[in-house]
Amino acid sequence: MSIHSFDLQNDNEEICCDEPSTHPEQIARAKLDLPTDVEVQRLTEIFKALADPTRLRIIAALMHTELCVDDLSTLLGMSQSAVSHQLRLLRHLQLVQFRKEGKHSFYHLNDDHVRDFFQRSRDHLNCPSK
Amino acid sequence: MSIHSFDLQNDNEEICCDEPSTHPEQIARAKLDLPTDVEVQRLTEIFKALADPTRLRIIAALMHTELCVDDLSTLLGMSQSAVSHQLRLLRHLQLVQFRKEGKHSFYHLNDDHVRDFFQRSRDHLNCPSK
DNA sequence: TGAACATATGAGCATTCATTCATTTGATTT
DNA sequence: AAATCAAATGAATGAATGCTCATATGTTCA
Repeated sequence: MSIHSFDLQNDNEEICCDEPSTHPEQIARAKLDLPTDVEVQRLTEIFKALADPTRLRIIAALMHTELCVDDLSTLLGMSQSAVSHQLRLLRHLQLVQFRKEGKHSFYHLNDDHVRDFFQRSRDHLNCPSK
Repeated sequence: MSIHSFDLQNDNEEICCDEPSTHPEQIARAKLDLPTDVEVQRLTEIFKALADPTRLRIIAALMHTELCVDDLSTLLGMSQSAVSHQLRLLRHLQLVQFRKEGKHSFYHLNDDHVRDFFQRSRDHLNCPSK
């Protein structure tokens, strides 16, 4: 938790003499940019949301249009209940919103950040050199 | 599964007459850009890898330096076994690699794609307007 | 008001998953 | 060879999770 020396001169993986069972310089280097607990929680929360096929496909489906629950249910071939449960989760994470119109709830992405983030991720993982 | 008309003229959310219980035009629009099953699997696989705090922190720790298992264990305050199990998972997903040097296994990120993807994600979720 | 429809939600269940514990493997050192 | 150290791994366990089923809520329409 507390700070060690910022001695980073030993830049390569070579060990000079007898290491004390770990590698403090490298640990110190790694520690410099470690995300805080809060950041870790936010990141994993978002990644967790996209780590499930149903939720990921919901986000993907909402990229270019809004859809009601039944539309999503039809499109994804999942039960209304399953979709609704996942939508609630995405709502609470503020990844989607909805507006009511009569009997229908029309869901759409929360904002362009969500859209951008998903599109970037998709592009990145689809890029040919990977 | 088969194709409906690509009639996208009705661009807003307004409904013209009697909808047949769902909204086929919007479903058709959404369907155009839906990821394939293979893509869904690849995406969720990667997101799942980053959806766990331990694994996410491992990736973060390896952003700027390589580390051995014991270093990671110390740095993250997790048992050697827990870290080792997660490293195996990350290895199989080709997010990290390792080289042996004596008794130590030094782990590092698999390639710059991993580094870039994580950095971008982190930047995006940290951007002030979000 | 009553029926049908769209959605939301609680409980239950089966599966997945992250950790621990015990043990094994492999390398170095004496 | 024996002891020690670093890492890997299998089994077990408890927690989290995603779905189904049944039901509730709320809206429209006859």
